[in-house]
Amino acid sequence: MELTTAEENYLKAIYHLSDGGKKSVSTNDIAAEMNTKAASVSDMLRKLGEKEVIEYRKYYGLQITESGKRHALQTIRKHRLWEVFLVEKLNFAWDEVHEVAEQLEHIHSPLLIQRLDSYLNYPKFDPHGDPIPDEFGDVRSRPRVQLNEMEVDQTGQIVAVKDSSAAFLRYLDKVGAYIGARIKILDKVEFDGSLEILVDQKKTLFMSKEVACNILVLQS
Amino acid sequence: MELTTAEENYLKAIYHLSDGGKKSVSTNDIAAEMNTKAASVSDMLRKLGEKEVIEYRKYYGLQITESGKRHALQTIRKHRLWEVFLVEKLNFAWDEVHEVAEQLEHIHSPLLIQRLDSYLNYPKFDPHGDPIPDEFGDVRSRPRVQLNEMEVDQTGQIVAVKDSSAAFLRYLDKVGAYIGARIKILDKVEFDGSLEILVDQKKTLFMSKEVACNILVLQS
DNA sequence: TTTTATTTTTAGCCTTACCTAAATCTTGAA
DNA sequence: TTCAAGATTTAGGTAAGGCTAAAAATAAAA
Repeated sequence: MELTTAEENYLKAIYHLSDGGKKSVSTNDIAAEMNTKAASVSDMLRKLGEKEVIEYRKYYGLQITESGKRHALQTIRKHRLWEVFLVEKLNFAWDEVHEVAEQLEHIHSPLLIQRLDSYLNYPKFDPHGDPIPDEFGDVRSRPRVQLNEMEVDQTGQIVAVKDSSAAFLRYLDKVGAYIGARIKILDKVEFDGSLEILVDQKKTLFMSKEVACNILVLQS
Repeated sequence: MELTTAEENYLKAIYHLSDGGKKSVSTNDIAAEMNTKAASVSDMLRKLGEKEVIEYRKYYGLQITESGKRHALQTIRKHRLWEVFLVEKLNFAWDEVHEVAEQLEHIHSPLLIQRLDSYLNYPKFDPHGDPIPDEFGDVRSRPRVQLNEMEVDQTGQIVAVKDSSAAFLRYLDKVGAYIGARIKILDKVEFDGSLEILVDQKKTLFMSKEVACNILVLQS
C-alpha cells in the first residue's frame, strides 16, 4: 500500500509526537507540528485510518498500528541516511541538511536506499546522533543523558541534540560542541545550573542551563 | 519564479521534443510523451504561458522562451548528474537509473547540486553518453555518428544510445556494448546493413541495422 | 470552395490537500 | 449536574493536475 508525500509527513509527525506510539497525541499537537490547521488534520486522520496505518476513533484519539510504525520508521530511516550522505560525502554542515533531507526522504526506491546504506557503510547514527532504523525498522538506541543532568568530573561524548533549529546548531558549531566531541564537566553553578566544560581535552567552554538541556551525552 | 514538479516535467518534454527549441511541437506529441490527454496539455500550456517559460498562442503552437530553456536545462542537468551518481557511486546498472533520477531531478536545492557536481568531479557526460549542461546551461556536445553509418575498418567509442528503454539497455549490457566500449567495424553486409564489430579488441559481435541505428559513436 | 477529418480547446467533473466558518462533542468549573 | 470553554469534526470552498465529452478552429480532400 502506497502513501503520498503528505501522508508520510503526517505519519512521521505522529510517530515522533507519540514517542513511537507510547504517548497519546492530539489533533492540535499535530496541526502545530505540521504548520496546518486542526480541520486539515481531522481530514488526514480519517484517510490514514482508512489506510490502516493508524487506528482512529473520532473525538477519542488515535493509535499508530504496526503497519504505521513500519512506514514511519522507513521514512525516518531514509531521512537519516540522506543526512549522513549530505554531511559525510557532500560536506554539508549539520545545520544545512534538514531541509534537503526532508525532500530526499520521499524518493521511492528500495534499491536506492539499500545501496545508499551500503555506500555509507551501514551507519547506526545520523549527524545529530539520532539512531538510524535498519531495513526491518529495528533501532539500537544508546542510553543518553541531558548535559545539564551531569555532575562535576563526569565525562562523556556528545551524541545528539534536542533542538535542531539552525540557530542552535550554528551556535554549537561556533563553540566547538560538535557531535562526537568528548567532554568533561569542570564546574557546575548551583544558582543557575550553568556549566563549565572541557571539550576534547583542550577547549574550556561556559554554557547556560538552557543550552545544556538541549544536548544529549553518552556517559563514559 | 518557481515551477511545480508537473510543470518541470512538461517543460523538459517540450525541450526534448522541440530539440532545444528548434523544431515545433504539437499538443498531441506532448500528450503522448507525458502519457496524458490533449485536454490536460492545453491546460498546462496556458499555465506555462502565464509563467512565461513558453510563448503560447492557442491553435498556433508554442515556442520555448530563454527563461524556459534555462529551467529545462537545469532540470536536465540535475537528472544527468544524479544518473552519474547512481552508476558511479551506488553501482546501479545503466538500465536501472532512469526512474530514480526522474524523481531526484525535482529536489530543490542549489547547494546540493553544486556539491554533487563537485563530488562527482564535474562530469561532462552521463552514463548514456548524453552531455551534462553546466550551471549556466552551456553544453559541450561531441560530434557523434550512428553506428550503422560507419564503414569497415573505422574505429570509435560508444558514447550514447538513442533508445533508452530498459529492454534495449539490458540487451546492450548482455552483449557487452556498454558506454565507453571501444569498437571497430569488421564487416558490413550490404544486403541488410547488419554489422560485425570488434568490441574492446577482444569480443566479436554480430548486430542488426535496427540495433546499430540506436547506438551513437564518437569516431577516432 | 465547400465539406469532412483532425487537432486543439473549452466546459464540467474528480481527487488531494489545504483553508475558514459553523456545528458538535468533551470536559472542567460552578 | 448543568453549562460554557476548548477541542474536534463537518460543511463547503480553493488550486493543482488529471479526466471525458463536446465545441471550435485548422487542415485536407473532394
